[in-house]
Amino acid sequence: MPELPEVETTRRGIDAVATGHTLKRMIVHEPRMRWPIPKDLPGLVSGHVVRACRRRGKYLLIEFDHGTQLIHLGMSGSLRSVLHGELLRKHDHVEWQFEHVTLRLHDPRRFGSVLWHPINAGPIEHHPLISKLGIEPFDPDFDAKWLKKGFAGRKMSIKQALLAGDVVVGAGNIYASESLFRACIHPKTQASRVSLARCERLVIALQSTLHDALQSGGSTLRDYVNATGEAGAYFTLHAAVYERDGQPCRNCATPIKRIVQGQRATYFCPRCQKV
DNA sequence: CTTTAACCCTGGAGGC
DNA sequence: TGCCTCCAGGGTTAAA
Repeated sequence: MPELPEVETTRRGIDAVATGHTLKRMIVHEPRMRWPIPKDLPGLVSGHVVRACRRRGKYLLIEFDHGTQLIHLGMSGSLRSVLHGELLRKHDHVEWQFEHVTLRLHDPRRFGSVLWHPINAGPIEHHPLISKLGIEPFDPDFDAKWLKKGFAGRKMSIKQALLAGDVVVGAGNIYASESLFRACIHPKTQASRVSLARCERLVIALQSTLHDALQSGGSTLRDYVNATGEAGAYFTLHAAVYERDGQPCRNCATPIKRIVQGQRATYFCPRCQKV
């Protein structure tokens, strides 16, 4: 599942090959994604120069002079660059052909999306899918006070609040569990009851978890492939708790527990992590 | 306002 | 070997 490190790794990959280059042709093989890919999108962007490849949360933002393409990888999506003429694989739904290289969006589950936001519709920050996103975890303004304020009045668990992404983005299901373990916070703790000191620990934990994942190539998913087409080194994050239920905690040897919160699996150490 | 559950989809795993 | 069922998950949306 592409989380922030995977998306950032992808962004760097496509930035290197696309920015400053003319998109010769965009081809949609399968428009049925999370939302239908607009029929007129290929005609709108083909022949235009890519000005920048940015990221906001898990959204990739491909900027042109006349608008921005929003790409989300969902949970099974990947973007890779291929040489011209390489056979189309099953689930290769969209391709962007540049002069020397082609980018292909591969997404078996089709939870991903490709959308268009014209420049005359206002700044991309106002797009309904972007405007409600929380702060970037590496934004200088992101600190314990920000978390405390964001979690105020929230009766849901800290795990679910973290996952919601409207306070801070970047923690998907894997890194939410991992970050809470690093911060020694029990996932069931009510969000509003997390103290400032523990928020401070969580800030550090989240940043270090994401940083470590990014360093290892942003690879947490079995079939994750980065934007240059190299297979990522799988599970290099060396998960402390994720999918380790029943196995000994790396810190205290207590068996890791698996619970379900909001229909999602959560993993934690019942001894190291306190409410 | 906050919170919860359903939904989109396919591949993989396990049962028989 | 094959068929069936169940499950995973990001994130939006409708409903409570």
